Amino acid sequence: MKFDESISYLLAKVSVGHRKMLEKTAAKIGLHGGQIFVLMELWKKDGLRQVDLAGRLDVAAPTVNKILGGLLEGDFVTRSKYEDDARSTRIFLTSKGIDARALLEAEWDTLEEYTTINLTDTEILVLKQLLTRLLEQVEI
Amino acid sequence: MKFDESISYLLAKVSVGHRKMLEKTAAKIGLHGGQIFVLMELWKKDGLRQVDLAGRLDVAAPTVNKILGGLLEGDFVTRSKYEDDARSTRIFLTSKGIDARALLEAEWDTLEEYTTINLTDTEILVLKQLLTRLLEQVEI
DNA sequence: CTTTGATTATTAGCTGGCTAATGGTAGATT
DNA sequence: AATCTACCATTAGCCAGCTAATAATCAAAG
Repeated sequence: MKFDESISYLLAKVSVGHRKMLEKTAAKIGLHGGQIFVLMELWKKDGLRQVDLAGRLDVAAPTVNKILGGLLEGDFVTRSKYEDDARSTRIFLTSKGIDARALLEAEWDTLEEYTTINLTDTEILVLKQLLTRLLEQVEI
Repeated sequence: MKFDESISYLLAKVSVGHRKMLEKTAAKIGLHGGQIFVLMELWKKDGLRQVDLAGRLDVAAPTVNKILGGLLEGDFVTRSKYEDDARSTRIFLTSKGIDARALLEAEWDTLEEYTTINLTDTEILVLKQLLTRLLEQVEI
């Protein structure tokens, strides 16, 4: 059996390589890889609780908690008490956190172009559809 | 701009979800995720040096060093001095490390089937080709 | 030969994923 | 009202990736 011809193997290898590129992209605007995805959720909907972020990102609560520590320290977000439930905290973007979006958009385009430079427009479309289908499966 | 329609975004999300499945697969045979890929290289060619493993896996030397610590402790590999160069060590599979291959092959099939359950045979082929092309790009 | 530079393994410490365990709060049941 | 259960944030500690820095060794240049 050849492991390296399986989707699982290829996916794992591509992941590691692509993550390195993503980290470099994030570093250009003073962020780390994981912080990007938390900010993306806040750009969609500001003021989420940590448990909401964990749910939307499909990661564990301590992971969100740790990433938020960096974002707080970097002054990208603030943490407020949630009025209706003393257990929760709400996370809000600072102006720096809001401004980061435009910066990331530019860098993200560059990352995307580099990633897909070997693919035709049709292939990119097909790949997006296939990855979307994979995502549905692995998120269960 | 919508981040979540980009290849980079989809790839990152699929990676996290798939990695969780991969970790569970590894755990079934007493291994961790990263250890699997080191063993795969040794199954191809036993007795490699750490720097060779790092090169083939395309990861940093300290990563290999740390993973080998676990494999040594789990008695999957042994470490020997390299005769021709006192700086290097050679890594050899134990019988347990050799036997792990058959165990992983069975579990890997299950992982692969679960991962691709929503895809047709043709789609699997296309995805493999596209991932291979992506791999060539992200490994540069 | 000696010295300089490159290579190998290793350690320390960072991010980001995880599980397990705690403390505090909310809600439901009694 | 009291208790019990569920939920939220947090901490500690694990694995796997990374960079930077060190010690040891090899190789090559002088």
